[in-house]
Amino acid sequence: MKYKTKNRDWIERYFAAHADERARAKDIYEKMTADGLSINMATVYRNLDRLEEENVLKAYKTAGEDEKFYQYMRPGMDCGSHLHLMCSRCGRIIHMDIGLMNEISEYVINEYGFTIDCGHSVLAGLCRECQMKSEDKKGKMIHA
Amino acid sequence: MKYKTKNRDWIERYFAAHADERARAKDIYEKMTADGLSINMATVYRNLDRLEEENVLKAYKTAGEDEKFYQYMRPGMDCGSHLHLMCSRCGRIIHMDIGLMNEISEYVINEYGFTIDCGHSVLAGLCRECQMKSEDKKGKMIHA
DNA sequence: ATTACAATTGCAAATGAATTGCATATTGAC
DNA sequence: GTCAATATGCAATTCATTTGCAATTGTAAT
Repeated sequence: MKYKTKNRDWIERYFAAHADERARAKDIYEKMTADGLSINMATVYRNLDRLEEENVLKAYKTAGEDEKFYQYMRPGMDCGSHLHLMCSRCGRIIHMDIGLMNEISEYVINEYGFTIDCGHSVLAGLCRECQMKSEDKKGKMIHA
Repeated sequence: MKYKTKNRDWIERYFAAHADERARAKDIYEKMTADGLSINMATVYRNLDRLEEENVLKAYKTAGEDEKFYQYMRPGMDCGSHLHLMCSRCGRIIHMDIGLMNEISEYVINEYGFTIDCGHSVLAGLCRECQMKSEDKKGKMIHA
């Protein structure tokens, strides 16, 4: 049912080593090629799909961007019980353990009869690093 | 800079009249055609883009679905200060005024240095109606 | 209403991400 | 090694969306 291949292995190791970054099919293709591997886009797509099914990766799309993004899921990580922060600038996803989660869930159920599915819930915004970068820019602009 | 046209007018009125539903370009094309209007997909796309720019509509994409969805934004509605609930089944978006919002924002800033952008933040899950429907199904299955 | 020009539209062609069919190559169990 | 199952490359295809351009329509001034 499941062979171990050089390609899929490389891809999984790549994502594990860059656990807090996201990548597109194209990115993976380029990195593999740059790493001296010969691979085909179709294979990249097939392997990404596969790793997503196996819950090794998480995939998502956003309104502004045309391509699907993938990010590593730590083994055993339970995305069903915490919220996610996604940086609109760099795409990084932070898995947020939050004490408030129960309060939020209850509030939403009581007020709207809505049951939250944490695994697919994302709060968008700016991460610390990207925020600092944009503040740098502002600073420069003032002195320009 | 901005002419009023029958097409864009129809589209805006359609979304306003179905404020709690979402629709794709294809849906709009079909409804307009069914309504006796002759319109071209390119025009539908151009008008949807335009209405999105004007903040009449909000657009989004999700990982599982290939097409962009649009939903009406009530005029003057400030999506920058409340969270959004999106039903994974029917796509409906609920604008949720929540007292907890400040607490959540503060928590996330303090713990992660992350600044939430409410306008693009979506909690996924099941709305009351869709939940009842799936419970119906379960009931039927038990008695089947 | 006629003119004049900018904005809008239709049509067909182009783009670009993702998928698929099929022949060939690779994998792992024996 | 042999063999069946799985994975891959390649080329062709699909499908949503975009674009160039000529024709049409909307608006305001005459």
